Amino acid sequence: MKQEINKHLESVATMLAIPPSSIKLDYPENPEHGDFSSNIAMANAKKMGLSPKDLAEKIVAEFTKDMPAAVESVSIAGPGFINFKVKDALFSEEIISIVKVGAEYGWSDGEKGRNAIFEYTDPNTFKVFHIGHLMSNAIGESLSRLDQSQGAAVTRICYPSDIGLHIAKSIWAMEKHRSEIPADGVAIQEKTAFLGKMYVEGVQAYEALATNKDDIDALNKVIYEKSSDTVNALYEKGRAWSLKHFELLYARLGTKFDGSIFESEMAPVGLEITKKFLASGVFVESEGAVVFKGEDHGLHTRVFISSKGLPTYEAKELGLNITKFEKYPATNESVIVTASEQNDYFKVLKKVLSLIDENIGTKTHHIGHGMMRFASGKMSSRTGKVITAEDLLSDIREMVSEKINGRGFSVEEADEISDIIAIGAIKYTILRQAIGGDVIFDSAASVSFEGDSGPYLQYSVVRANSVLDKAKQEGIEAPADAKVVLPERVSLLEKLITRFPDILERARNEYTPQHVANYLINLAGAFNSYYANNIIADKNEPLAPYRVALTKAFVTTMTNGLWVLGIRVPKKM
RNA sequence: GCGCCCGUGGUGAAAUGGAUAUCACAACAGUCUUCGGAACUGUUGUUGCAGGUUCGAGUCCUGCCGGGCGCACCA
Repeated sequence: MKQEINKHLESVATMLAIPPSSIKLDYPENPEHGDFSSNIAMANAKKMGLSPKDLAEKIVAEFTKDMPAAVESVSIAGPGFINFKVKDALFSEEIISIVKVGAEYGWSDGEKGRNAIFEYTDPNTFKVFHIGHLMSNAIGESLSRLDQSQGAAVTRICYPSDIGLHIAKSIWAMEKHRSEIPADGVAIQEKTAFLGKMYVEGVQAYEALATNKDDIDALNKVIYEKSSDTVNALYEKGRAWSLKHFELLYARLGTKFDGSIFESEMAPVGLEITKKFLASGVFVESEGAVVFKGEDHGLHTRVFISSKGLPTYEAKELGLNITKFEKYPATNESVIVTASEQNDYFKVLKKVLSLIDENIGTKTHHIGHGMMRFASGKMSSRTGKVITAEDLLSDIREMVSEKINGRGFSVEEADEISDIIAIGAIKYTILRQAIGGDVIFDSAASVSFEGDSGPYLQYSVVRANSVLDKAKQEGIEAPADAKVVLPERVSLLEKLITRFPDILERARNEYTPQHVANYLINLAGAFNSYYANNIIADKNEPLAPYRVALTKAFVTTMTNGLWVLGIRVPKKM
């Protein structure tokens, strides 16, 4: 129906010599203003030497000469908005067709032919997987699913850090605490917690004493060169522990990476590329290091090869982002999700990529997300002042368990439900706001179960499904076509459901999952309100089949929307 | 010091340059003999300051005040 109005408005505009490109159909914030509105008159009035109202009147006069079938009325309001009211029957007919479309509803092939790589989460071996990684994961997963929902081919990759000074710091401390290294049989969480502790100790030692610093720097070189068997053994052990732990977390969070590229693999690659382009002048030598002179481009200067001859993070990332295009040649967009503290750094990287390969440079995009904060300040894995993903998950699971206690779930059921709800609550808290902003995590208690929350959304679906079960028992079926009793007036619920494809398209174009989150909250509210005012599964109600269809359409829309956010829906809760 | 980002009710957030700034939490007042109360309905209360651009500014521009992040061998 939107297209129908849009098309007609376009031909009207052409007739009045208004550029059709200036047409924009919006959903008015206040539903009383109508189903669609356009600011075309206000935007063009001045150019045409008319007042906005006069122009609006001309447009409306022309528009109503041959009124599209979908439109009930057109009116002018406020400073010159043109508001369109769509016939209610169109909404209810569309609801029935959505039920037929089923699980596909909202998906489109508008981005078919796009091949996008998403790199996100990027945890560090030998360090804890903290809530910052959770944040990157939630955002990257959601962005990739948005692309997928619009028909793009998506490749998800992870770039775990398994080489570098931070690892030398951990191993240095491990050597000091050999007797405390966890045995093979202990839980993986305990092993990685031990690594985290070693890292903190290594950091403190590195900063405390110059001799420690020298030792750790030397150890770093040993690790790069794999020149000591005892060091290699510790390295392999710790690396394996971390990676195993990551796999478990990804599975819980619902991320399936298509591949991992390791920092250690990229070290020689980055080194080689940097040297090659040192020769061609992209990089220069300075104080014994190889650097990129960012100042020449209004950016920071960054070191790519250290004066000790080791590739820095910069060189390794360079290798990574070139390797991505070698491994996946069809790629036309490569998205990297990291914390926004790296924004300036990624501007440098993008510049270097452009200088090396224009094509790769233009196709690579960095998205910086905000940070997880405490009231007390920034979280830091260097000082051990972190909330680990594991801690947060178990705290919230605990709260969920208490809530569902006594509802007759088996231990396994309760376990699964708690996990789905806990993860939904965390992901929603991250995705409901703009990606660039910080998320304040005062305590686990800040993850709410009510109102503007993931569990509220999940609950609305569970409840709707429960109603559908009852309808089934009563023998009420959703109609196969629109030849049933339809409501005279349609509610906000119908109108919101039909907007879903538009919402997804916009959220994908702008990479703004919060638009989906925001929409879903309104949608859930509309359903809960509908539910409170209408009995859906009532055999004696002539509208019952339609209401069942509406409930089904709601379940599909909400489930698909939650999928985009990476949030699962439990069967019961 | 330079650069980038951000200041929205008591709190946390939303708002492709559009209409009366939206939502949740908290507070207060209600609803339900109901298909799941993690619900629904209502009340109170908000764009840091000063200019400018625009038919129209939370949004764009300038200055100020306040905060965050980044600026050479960490990632």
